[in-house]
Amino acid sequence: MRDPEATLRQHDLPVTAQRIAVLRAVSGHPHATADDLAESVREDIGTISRQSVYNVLNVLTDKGIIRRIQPADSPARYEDRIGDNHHHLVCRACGKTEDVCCAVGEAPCLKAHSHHGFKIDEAEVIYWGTCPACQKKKRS
Amino acid sequence: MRDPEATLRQHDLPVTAQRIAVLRAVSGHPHATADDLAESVREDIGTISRQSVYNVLNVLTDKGIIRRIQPADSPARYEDRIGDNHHHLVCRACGKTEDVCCAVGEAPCLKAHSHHGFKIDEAEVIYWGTCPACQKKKRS
DNA sequence: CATTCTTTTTGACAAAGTCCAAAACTCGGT
DNA sequence: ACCGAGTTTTGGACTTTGTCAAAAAGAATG
Repeated sequence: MRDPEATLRQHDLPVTAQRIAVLRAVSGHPHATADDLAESVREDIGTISRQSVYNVLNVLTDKGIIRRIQPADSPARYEDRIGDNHHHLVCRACGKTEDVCCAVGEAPCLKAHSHHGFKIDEAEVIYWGTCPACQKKKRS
Repeated sequence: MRDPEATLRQHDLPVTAQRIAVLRAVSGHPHATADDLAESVREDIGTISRQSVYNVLNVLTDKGIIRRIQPADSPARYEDRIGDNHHHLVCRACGKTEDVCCAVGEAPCLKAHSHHGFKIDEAEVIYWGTCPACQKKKRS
């Protein structure tokens, strides 16, 4: 995120210290949970309420400024990288999340299944596995 | 599910009325939530505790007899159909879930991304959209 | 049938998030 | 620079989904 303040103004959002700090936190800690982000923000500007973190994250998500990902058995995580159609690789053991470029180009299967009458707007892919650290732990 | 009782025995699970009823409920109500299933089971055998529903669902999931799917913003849902590599189509508005055959054959991208050092064991795909009923509701 | 081991039940608890009303702040006009 | 209107932020209570633990009840083996 180049300039959090400018980003907020571009979207007609009042600029507050909390919003700037949350944006910076999301930018600096990809795939962090709301709690992690609250912690970062507190280190940054001293204090913020839990509710405000949720408010800000919800507004930013609604406006499409950040993306929320919600793997099973994990609290929601947030990221900065949007619009590049990448997917995620999640460790079953520790929740570590990594980005994976979409190998197949632009949202491959979006149109293939337009039966059922659903209007599909996103194809979400999550690769489940075990991260290197947890593989090591399990062996020992 | 042909014969719930036989299925339980095959997996060395003691046969109880609750387990049989939960299996039947999952079979008869694909993509139902734990609460929905508890309700079905109660209509079937009269009464069951909330905890037992969770116990049974967890055991059955661990044994691979049923599958748990956990879309964002929705409680876990359970289904009977396993081992045929199908994916899901979820309505953002009402949570309605449908099966979608995997168009691309056997777990297409599983090997493509074996970098990162992760040991990947599953590629989960969820198509997000709006079901016909909710499209109609939104328009009116 | 009786014993043993597993399940079921009951009730408390935990995590993640939302709802609500009051206080504080931002923005735009003057 | 200030004021007023409308948003945000805060703090606290609450909801939902699910788990933990101990006691009571049930299934399976000999």
